[in-house]
Amino acid sequence: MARKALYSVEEVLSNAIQVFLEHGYNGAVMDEIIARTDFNRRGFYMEFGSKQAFLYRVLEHYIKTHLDPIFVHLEQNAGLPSIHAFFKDYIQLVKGRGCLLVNIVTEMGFDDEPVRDIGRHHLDRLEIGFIGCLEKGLEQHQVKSGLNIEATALQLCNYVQGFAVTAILAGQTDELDLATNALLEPLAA
Amino acid sequence: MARKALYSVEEVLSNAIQVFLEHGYNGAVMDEIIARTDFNRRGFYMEFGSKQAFLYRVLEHYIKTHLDPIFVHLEQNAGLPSIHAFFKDYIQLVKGRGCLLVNIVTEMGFDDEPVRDIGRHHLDRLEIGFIGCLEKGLEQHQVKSGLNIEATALQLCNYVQGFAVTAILAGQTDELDLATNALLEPLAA
DNA sequence: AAGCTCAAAGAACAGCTATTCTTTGGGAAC
DNA sequence: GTTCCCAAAGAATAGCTGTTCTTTGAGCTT
Repeated sequence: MARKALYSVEEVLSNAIQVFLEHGYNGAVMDEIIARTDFNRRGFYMEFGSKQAFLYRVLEHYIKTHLDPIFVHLEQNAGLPSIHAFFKDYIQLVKGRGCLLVNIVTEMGFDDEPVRDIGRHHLDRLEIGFIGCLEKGLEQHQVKSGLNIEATALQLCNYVQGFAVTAILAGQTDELDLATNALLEPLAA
Repeated sequence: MARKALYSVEEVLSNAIQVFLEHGYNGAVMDEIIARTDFNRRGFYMEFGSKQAFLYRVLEHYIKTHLDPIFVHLEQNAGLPSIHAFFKDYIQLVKGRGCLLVNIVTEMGFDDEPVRDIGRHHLDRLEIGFIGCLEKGLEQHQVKSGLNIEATALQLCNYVQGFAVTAILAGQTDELDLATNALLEPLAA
């Protein structure tokens, strides 16, 4: 039999995240993608078919490996501490880099419906997660009583998108960490 | 003497905004830019020099014609109503389209220092504007007394960036208008 | 009206980019 | 050890993209 493939799809996708983060979709050229993913052209097109199909796979992988583990905080629903933990990890993720999903949505969302759908789904999930945590926080008297949960969840969703943009501008400063504290403190009971 | 140029630089820049909003910088091709700006190639390169130099001009024009008139609300500093007016106009601007400045920052910010500088400047201006309005609002008892001004301004800045992203996903719905009300209401006295 | 200058239109070009094809050689199976 | 299959590497290709060049003719000046 023939030799086995040496590359790991997982690893290729992980390496590609960084390239798309740096240059966006249209700015990332195949030569760099091939080089930095430690892949080879033939294998690339056999595995993924096209640059665009590849992007969708990278996005899916980014969500699974980078965003999902952060969402877990919200989904395990421990009230306000979950929200704090979520933001702490999210900021760590986007600091000096931005968020791949947000970057791709702003670059291609107008033209690309699948990308818009993924973005919307992510936003819905975020909102639901926050609502759950705020309800729990209210139950357990962690958050100010009388808090408008729907409006607050919306507010937190906006912080997330806003951080994704600010993270690119703020570089490696801890501007965002300070902001989180300032933003979440008013919620506490 | 020779005939005079027929095109108006102002108009070319205005038309280009739409093209960059739809496809981003790298996704916008010269053929479409030339066609939709009602310009001609030779004139284009005489006037602007290159696609990249053109982008900076378009960005500058976008800020002057689209963002500045909205910032005026904050700078005339009439307290809370100024903030409301700001968001009303901003949402009108970005609805279904997004914000060119935010889109360009997320697409090219990592690679392009001038773009990052413009983005940072815009963010600073926004924060200063909000702080001014909140101070005035506090003076005039329009906003809740004891409000943490710095933190609230930060919060409002995040709403702005967040809206720019959400606007692409929300399309033409009035989701954002409803969100504004929910977000600003808690500030009122 | 005639001549001249430069804007408009778009053809041409050079370099780049996504994709495909060719060659090479590593290693599994016997 | 030999054979053979397929992965790796990268050369080749076709089409696209930013930029420049050529041609044409509109309108200002006299």
